Amino acid sequence: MKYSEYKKLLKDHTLRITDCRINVLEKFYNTTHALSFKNLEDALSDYDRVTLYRTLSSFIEKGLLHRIPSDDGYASYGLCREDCTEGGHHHDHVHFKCNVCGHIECLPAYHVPKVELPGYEVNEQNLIVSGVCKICRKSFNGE
Amino acid sequence: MKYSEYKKLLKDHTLRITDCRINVLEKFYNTTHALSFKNLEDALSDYDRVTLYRTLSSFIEKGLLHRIPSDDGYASYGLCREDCTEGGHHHDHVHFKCNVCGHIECLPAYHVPKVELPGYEVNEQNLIVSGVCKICRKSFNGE
DNA sequence: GAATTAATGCAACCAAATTGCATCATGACT
DNA sequence: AGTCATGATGCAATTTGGTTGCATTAATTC
Ligand SMILES: [Mn+2]
Ligand SMILES: [Mn+2]
Ligand SMILES: [Zn+2]
Ligand SMILES: [Zn+2]
Repeated sequence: MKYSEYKKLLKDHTLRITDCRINVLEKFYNTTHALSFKNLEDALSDYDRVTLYRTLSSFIEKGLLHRIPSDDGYASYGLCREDCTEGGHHHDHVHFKCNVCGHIECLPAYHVPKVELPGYEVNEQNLIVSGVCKICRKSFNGE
Repeated sequence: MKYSEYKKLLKDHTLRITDCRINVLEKFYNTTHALSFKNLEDALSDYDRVTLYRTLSSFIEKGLLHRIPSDDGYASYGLCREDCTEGGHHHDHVHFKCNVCGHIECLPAYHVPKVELPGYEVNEQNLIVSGVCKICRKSFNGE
């Protein structure tokens, strides 16, 4: 993806164009899995931790990223490829956590099946599946 | 539930019978929803934070409680009513988080639907549904 | 009841995340 | 381009949630 495209992406989400934000965006677009804060910090160590935290917050607020909670307490962040805006996020895809490589993936092709809970009002559903991812499985079997 | 029953419960899970543990158990059995650490700390302020943390850990390890991750990063803890032991937990029920009262409930009557992910090896599934719980809905409509 | 072993409380510690504030950069408007 | 208002950044300080070490106390076993 080209620099100007990242710029447009930021502009479209009413975010000022800065070095840090471009780099964070780039990192997300060049990674197939979701990123934890630690991942980001390691990859972009020339920016202050605080700045990275604030970048994540603003991206989430503006609908560029979504937070993916994990059972171990450490959240990851994934790109919103859907129509998320400042108004709110609209995700219903499955998240997968690999117990081998530790990566968390968004699976936009798989939607969370709607459960009916009589008496309750259901607003959102969040499904995290864990196991072994495609890549780790391959390197385990065939090599 | 009677004191002697809590004692038996602890004994059956190879845990020493102590004041703190009885009180924690009692608290869980007298609450319909899951409890966060904060909840516990507030309810049982005469015990040290460290002791409460360790009580939770040992209860989880011995299959008395299970940890329920939440999207906000703060876990809750729910009673294991199933056959969980030191060997491991076996849960496949849905968890519900009410956005009004903030409570998290275990819904043992509702099982997490199995999703098929070709190429992946699925070990565990974790579904958190959020919305408005039965109680909050009632007090909103009827009241 | 004495010995053994585990649980508790307190203080110290630690990592993750947040806040305040001065400085610097961006974008809007001449 | 130059000015200005506003937002972003970096650093230090602080807060928060949780853990560790260790001496004391309590529960089990015999
Ligand atoms: Mn996702
Ligand atoms: Mn549960
Ligand atoms: Zn993997
Ligand atoms: Zn409620």
